This record gives sequence, C-alpha cells and structure tokens, in this order.
Amino acid sequence: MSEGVEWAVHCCLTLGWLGDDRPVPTSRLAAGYELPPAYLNKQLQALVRAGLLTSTPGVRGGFRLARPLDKITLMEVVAAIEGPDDAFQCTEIRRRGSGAESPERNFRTPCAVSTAMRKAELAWRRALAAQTLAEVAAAAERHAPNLGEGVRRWYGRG
Amino acid sequence: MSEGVEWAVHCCLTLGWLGDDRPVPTSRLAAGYELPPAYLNKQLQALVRAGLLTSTPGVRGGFRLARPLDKITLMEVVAAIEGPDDAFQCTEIRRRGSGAESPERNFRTPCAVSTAMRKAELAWRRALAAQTLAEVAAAAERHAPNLGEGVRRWYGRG
DNA sequence: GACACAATACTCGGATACACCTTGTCCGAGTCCACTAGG
DNA sequence: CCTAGTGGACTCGGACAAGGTGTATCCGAGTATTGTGTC
Repeated sequence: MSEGVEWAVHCCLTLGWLGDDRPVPTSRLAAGYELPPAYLNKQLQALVRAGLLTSTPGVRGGFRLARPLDKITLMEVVAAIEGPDDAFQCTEIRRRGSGAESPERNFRTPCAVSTAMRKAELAWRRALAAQTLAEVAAAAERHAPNLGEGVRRWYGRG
Repeated sequence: MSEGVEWAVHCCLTLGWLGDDRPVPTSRLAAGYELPPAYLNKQLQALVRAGLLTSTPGVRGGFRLARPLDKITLMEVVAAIEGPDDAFQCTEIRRRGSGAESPERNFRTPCAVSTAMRKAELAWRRALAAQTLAEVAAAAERHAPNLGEGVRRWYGRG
C-alpha cells in the first residue's frame, strides 16, 4: 500500500485537533511530520478531489477539513489515496488456453477465484468503513490525554 | 496486488483437478492459460518455497500439490506470492517533527492509525484463511459441472 | 535376447534485463496582506 | 487621520524527473529416457 495513506490519515487527525477555524498550509503540516512538502501537497490534493478536505489559495491559505472527523471513515481516506479500483484484478485467464478450446463453458458466471478474493476484500473494506477518524483520534488520545492540546500548542493555536 | 496471485490460484486448482499422480511441467501449465512460461515458473517456485507444491526435476518432472486442495487456504497462496509482511507499513511519523519535541509522550503504545489499519487487514486475512482452495474449486464446478473432466482431457489425462 | 553405457532431450532453479508505478521535485497561476501615497 | 492603489510574498495546482518493485527473459545444473553396442 502507498505510504501516502499513513500521511493522509495523520494529517486529517491533526486538522481535527486544530479545529477548522483557520486553514493550515502544506509547509506547516510537512514540518509537523518531517515530510517532503511538495509530495505531501500532492497527497492532500487527492484528499481535496475526494471531498474530504477543502483548499483555499492565497497567502493565508491552506487545507481544512470538509467534514468533522466523525463523518470521515478510514475507507474514504484509503480510497482517496489508493484509488477506487480493487487490489485484486481478475484478468480472466480462465478463458485463455484450455478454456478457449471448450466453448461449451459459459463465462457469463463470474470467475470463482475472483469471487473468493473479492469476498475477502469486501471484509477489508467493511472493516475500514466501520472506523471513523474520530474513533482513531479517540484511541490515540486514550494513551496520551493531552495530545490535542500539544498539537495545538506546536501549531501556535494554543 | 501482484498478478501472480491469480496465476498461482488457478494453477493450484488445475493441479487439483488433474490429481497428484504425475507432475505437470511449467510449460504445460503456461500453455493452459497462455502465460509466459519462464515467469510462471518463478511464481511456482514461490509456491514450492511456501510448501504448497513439490517440484521434481528431470525430463518427466514438474510440479505437484504438496497437500490436497481442502488443506490449502487462499491466505497461504497470497502469502506465498505477496510475501509475509502487511500491506500497510507504519513508519512511525508520529515521532517526527512535532512529536519529537514533546518527550512527555510515551511511544511505547502502538500507533492508533497503525492499529486501526491492522484491524482491517486482519479481517482481510481472516476472510482469506477461511476459504480453502477446495471450496473455490467447488464453487467453480457449481456453474460448470464437468469442468474437472474437461481440464483432465485437455491435459491428456482423460 | 539381455544388459551396461553413453548421448540426449527435457525439466527446474537462479541470475540477468526491461517497464511501469510510486516517490520526489520544480515552476507557474492565483490570492490575500501590507505598505505607500494621496485626499 | 482615512482610504484607494500597488507591490510583494505566500499558497495551491499541475507538469516534469528519479528510483524501486513487479514483470519478463535467458542460460546453467540435474535427471530420466532412449538408443546403441557388447556379451
């Protein structure tokens, strides 16, 4: 999986802790995690295209959460970065070679291998969609109660 | 996900339909699906290393199933091709930047983001481990009752 | 006719190139702030 | 002192390279077959 997923989730959590009053520029977020600013900007653009963030240009611009954290699921963040298509792509090799020489088989029915793999991937997607970013943030603060306050202080929003 | 997973599953199913009496060379399996023989051989080697197949060299050599299909799960095939490590790799970016300047935080506890992603991936692995190749083969034959016979005929094992 | 032997053809296995995608970087368009000059 | 105008700096956004992993290929090591020559 792409490394940008981790960056995107952490940045969304940070934006949630800061509150949505003022936008946060990429340079600040990149400094907060020691990430390459231009590349992080690319990932944040993907989140904007997915409707999870809103971007405002200009000198005091930056990124803001489009929705509160409890309205964003992990599935949405992963889909925004990784793309909408499934990890397992069925290329229908059952139709080639030996399969091509047996026209009595009906290939209308879905490939059993693809069905089995898709079933597992559906479980993965369901588990991702069942977790909101607010729950992840709450789990993080459970081990560090004053985490949000520390983040606000570091970003000068104390 | 790597394309070799699809190839590996289909080849295992074919070996199961043929029965484990005689080994099947890579060239024959590759012809059965119109795949590049040398590269398919590489994938089958991975299955041998994982203990799913056994290889026999020599002129009448090839690959055989090390276990019957109902003793092989989809999870084992995926792990054999894709490798044992998880798709989501936590790089601990929470410790860098702003996290590095707040030493009061204890980083012994696992990262909440990593925990959430791992939970979803565990659901995926459970769904894969719950399905045996015998079940996949049965699902395929449910739509094409004489599929195994057709495969045996094509491979000259009628 | 039976047996020993060597040549042979065919198989796996690992070492070796090629291609695409992820990662990383750069520069331009747009926007808001701040300073300045005039009323 | 207040206000309109302008310069500037900072931001996002997309276009442009570099590296790494997956994809594909080739050649060598090893083995059972098969044909031949001899007893």
